[in-house]
Amino acid sequence: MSFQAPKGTFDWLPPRSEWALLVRDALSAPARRAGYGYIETPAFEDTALFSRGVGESTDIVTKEMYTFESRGGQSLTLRPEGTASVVRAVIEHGLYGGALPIKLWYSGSYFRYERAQAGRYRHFSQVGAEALGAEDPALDAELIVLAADGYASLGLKNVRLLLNSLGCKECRPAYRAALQDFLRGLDLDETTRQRIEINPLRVLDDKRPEVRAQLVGAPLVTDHLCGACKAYHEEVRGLLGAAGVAYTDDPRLVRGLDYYTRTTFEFVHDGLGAQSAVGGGGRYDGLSEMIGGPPLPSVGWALGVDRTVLAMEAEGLITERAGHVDVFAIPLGEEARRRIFPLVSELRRAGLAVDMAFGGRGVKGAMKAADRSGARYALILGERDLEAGAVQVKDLTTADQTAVPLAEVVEVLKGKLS
RNA sequence: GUGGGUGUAGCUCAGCUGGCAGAGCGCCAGGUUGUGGUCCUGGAUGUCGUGGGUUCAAGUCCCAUCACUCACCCCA
Repeated sequence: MSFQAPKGTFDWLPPRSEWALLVRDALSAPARRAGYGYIETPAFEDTALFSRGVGESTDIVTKEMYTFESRGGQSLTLRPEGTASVVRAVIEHGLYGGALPIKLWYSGSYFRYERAQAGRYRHFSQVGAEALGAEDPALDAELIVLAADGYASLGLKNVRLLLNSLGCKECRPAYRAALQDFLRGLDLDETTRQRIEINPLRVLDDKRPEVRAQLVGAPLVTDHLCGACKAYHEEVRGLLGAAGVAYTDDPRLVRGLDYYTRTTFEFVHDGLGAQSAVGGGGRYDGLSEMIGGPPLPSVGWALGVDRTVLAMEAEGLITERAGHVDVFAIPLGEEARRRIFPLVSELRRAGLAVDMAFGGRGVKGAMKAADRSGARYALILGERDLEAGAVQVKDLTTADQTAVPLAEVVEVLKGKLS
C-alpha cells in the first residue's frame, strides 16, 4: 500500500517551503501595520453561506465546492474563499456595533474542486484583508496600496495592477441589459449563451481567440456608470496615483464572484503559465445584506501565497538559501554524545541556532553534515577533549580551530556570533 | 467536463529499425588511527507506472488502464 497526496494538492518541502512562510508574512505585514486585526475562521461553513454569498451563478458554487454532510445531517462546505466567512463572523459577533470600519486580515487554506494546472490547485493558500462598514474611496485605495506594497517588499517587479469599476445596484442593471443585447447577437456556443443570461459580465473574461474577436465592440461598464459611481471611481484612481501606485484601467476586468460592486482589481503576473492572477479583490457593498446582516459597505482582497511564490520563481528571486543554523556539534563516541547533548540544549536556550550530528557517523561524514548545515562554527568533542575538559571550536569559513573550556563555550560562541 | 504531453535509480533524464538496465547530480564509505567545502576510488538504491497481447526475445511494438502534467473552461 502506498499513498500520495490527493489530486490537485502538493506538499511544501524544505528549502522551498521557507519561501511560503516568508511570502505569507510579507503579504500580511503591510495590513498589520495599517491597523488590521487578525481573524481566524473555520475551514468549513454552512453550505448556504457560500451559495448565497459567493453567488448561485458562479462556477465556484455550481461545480467547485467540496460539500459534505455532517453526521447531524447539516450540509457543510470547505471554504472556497475567505470573504463570506469574515462577513459572517462580523455579523454573528455584532462587530459592526463598534468603531467602523472593522479592519481584519487572515491567512489560510482554501479549497476548490477544479482540474489542476500550473498555479491552480484544489488546495491553495491565501492571505486576505477586509475593511467592513465604510464607504470611502480612501479605504479602497488603502487596501490596494497595502497589497502593492506587499508584493514590492518581496522584490517583485512584474506584478501589474488592473483596475475597474463594476458599478452599483443603480447603474449595473442597465449596463447588464445593454451587454446582454450585444452578446445575444454573437456567434457563440451553447454554454456561453447560457452564461449571457445568468452572468453576462463573465463572458467578457473569455480567453478563446474566436470569442475575443467578437467582443471588440462590446459595451463597457465604464461608459455606463452612474454619477456617484463615476465620482467614486475617479477618487480611487486619484488616490492611487497620489500614493505612487501604478495601475492599468481595464474595463473588461470582471471577477468570478457575484458580490462585487464598484471598485474591482486584480494583480497579475505573466510568469505563471496560463494563470495570471496573483491576487485580487474589490468592493462588496451588498454582501452583508445578502447573508442576513445589516448594510455594511465593504472592500477587501485575497492574495495567493502559492502563486506569489511562483511569480518570485519566475523573476529569479528564489535562490538556494544557505542553511540556517549558527553552530553544528559533532560528538565522537558515546561519552562525547552524552556530554555534548546538554551543551547543544544550553546553546539553543541561549538563543543560538544549533544542530548536531546524529546517527553515530564518522568525523568525515559529520563534518560534511556541518558544512551542509550552513553553520559558521563546528564544535568537535572527542575523547582527548573530554579529558582536557575542552571542546574544539572550528570556524568553518577560515578553518581556524581552537580549544575552548567546556564551561566557557556558551559565552564564547555568543560573543563570536553577536 | 474537453483536448494535448509524459511515466526508466532519491532527483533530472538518456536508452536508435526489439537483443545483458544506463549517465549526471545526490547519498554512503574509503583515500586522511579525530576534521568539511576541491580532487580521486569504491558502493547502495529499479516490479522500466500497472495489466494483458505479439515475439525465440519487449524499457522499446500493440491494446487497455492508472497516475502525473499542460492547456481550454474558470480563478488565487
